[in-house]
Amino acid sequence: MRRGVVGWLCPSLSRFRSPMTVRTRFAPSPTGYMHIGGMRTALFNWLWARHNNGTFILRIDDTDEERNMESALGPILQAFRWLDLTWDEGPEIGGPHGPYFQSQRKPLYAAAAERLLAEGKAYRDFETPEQIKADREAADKEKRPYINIRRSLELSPAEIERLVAEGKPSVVRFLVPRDRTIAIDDAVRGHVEWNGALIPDPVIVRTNGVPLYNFASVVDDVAMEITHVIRSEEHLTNTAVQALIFEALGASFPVFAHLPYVAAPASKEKLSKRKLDQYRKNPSFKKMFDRGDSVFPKIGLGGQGGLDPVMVEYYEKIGYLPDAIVNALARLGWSLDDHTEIMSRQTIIENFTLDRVVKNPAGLDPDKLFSFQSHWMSALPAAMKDDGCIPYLVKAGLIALQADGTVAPDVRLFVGKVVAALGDRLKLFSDILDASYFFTETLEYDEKNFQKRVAKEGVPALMREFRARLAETEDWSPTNLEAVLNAFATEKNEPAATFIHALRLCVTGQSVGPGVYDCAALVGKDRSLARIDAALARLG
RNA sequence: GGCCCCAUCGUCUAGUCAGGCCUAGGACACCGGAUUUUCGAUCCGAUAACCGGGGUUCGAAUCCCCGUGGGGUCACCA
Repeated sequence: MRRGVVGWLCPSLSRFRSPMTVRTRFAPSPTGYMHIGGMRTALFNWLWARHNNGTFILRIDDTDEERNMESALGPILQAFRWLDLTWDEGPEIGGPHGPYFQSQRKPLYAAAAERLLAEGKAYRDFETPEQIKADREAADKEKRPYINIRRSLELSPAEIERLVAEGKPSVVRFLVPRDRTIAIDDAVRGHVEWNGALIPDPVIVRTNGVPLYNFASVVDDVAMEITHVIRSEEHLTNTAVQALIFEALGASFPVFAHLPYVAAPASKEKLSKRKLDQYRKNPSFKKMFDRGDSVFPKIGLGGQGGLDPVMVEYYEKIGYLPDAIVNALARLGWSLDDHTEIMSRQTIIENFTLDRVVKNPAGLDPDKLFSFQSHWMSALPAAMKDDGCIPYLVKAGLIALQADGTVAPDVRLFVGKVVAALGDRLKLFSDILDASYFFTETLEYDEKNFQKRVAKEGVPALMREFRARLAETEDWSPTNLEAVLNAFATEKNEPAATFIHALRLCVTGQSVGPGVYDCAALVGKDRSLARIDAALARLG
């Protein structure tokens, strides 16, 4: 079934296949955040649609509760916008198969349920929850698989009518054929089949008239002419029932493709928001949490800002690049070949096929994600780096916007110089905050290294002299500063490193960063001298 | 527990369908070295895997069977 073997073994088949365009969908429920694993599933749907010049649909699964949609759906749509995964039909833009909110499609589900009822493919079940529970327990006790006893099936039409008239609560159940097997040919898992005799009759419409996911989803997939149902593996078991519903509705199957779920780093367990506390202890995940702890408070998001690495929003807020996330997500459970890792969006679209989806779960690897980020950041044009960093500096109060909300040209120019000096050291946009010393006189000193490099025997005296030499220096360019420092070191018969390290600590407060001459040049002569004074003053 | 899925370096994976080109390739991480005023970047190098057992075959990571392990799912959630 893999590699589209069927297609070329039976070329005649393709003549009967309508030239229907590929239509995929992602159907999130409005939970208030976008799960990174869900995003991977959405991405694969999007990729498959784009690869085939097809249509990608966003459909909102809000059958369950109609809470404040605005705040619950907003972050999800934002995640799609941020990653630039455009949808062709769905919220905000509509489309020919709308509405795209399940809460607005209730008449469609009701009609479909009525039809199944009328055709005897579903039945009204008056069984009480207590009775069902008792049946289940009895089955458990006898160690036999539970399936519905279907007492309500004995009822005559007249009795059913009476019970409904009396207002007796009931649900609609799909009547699972127990005399056959159900089989699908999954695009990633191959042939999978189930024994109908083992499947309980699923509720398709609740007592309150609201349809259930399994049912609504199929009704919508049929109505929206979905050709490929690409979703996470945890739905594989559901597929038996859904396939049956497709049949009952007189529709042909879409192609099913069950992706392995995204697992927690270095594990085979599904990545879950409920296990966040556990993840904090995970060494590779810990780095991400730590980064959030350090960055979010600085940009006005208290603590973790309600964000964590399970959410797509976390990566946006901490300054990842959409291309890096897309690249990393695409490589999670899919590969192009035996060596290609770095892929542009276009490359991925061109090469993405379902038959190269891996079958076993893939653990999210924060290290690898970060390495993709490093690559894409280094490939980003300078002006775009500046654009990405500026919001962080603004939010952290390190630069101010003008009254019209724009950045003053000289500020922008300076930011550009800092970003250039940082070079490859800037991996995330938020990394600009590690270079706050270019923007404020309130330095944070790395005490340990300050003691080691500045407060060391003999160094303060040398630095006082060096400070005087610097004060006489007119040409404050990095090259000249280097020449001055080297000459002075030779004069004093000291290694240049003594002055290099001490100067860095004095001017930036830190022991790491861009070249020390670049730092001094960026800080400027007056401020550099003042900082040396301040540092020496700290020695008391 | 029933049903279903899965199983290659620490991690992501190539190779499995069409058995030999695999003394198993790549990437990330880790470790070592070079370079560098720091960090980073870069370059070089090293360590590291076919879950186990039976078959089939001249030959098995690849096919078959049986185990084992991991995971998913068993709602009037999605």
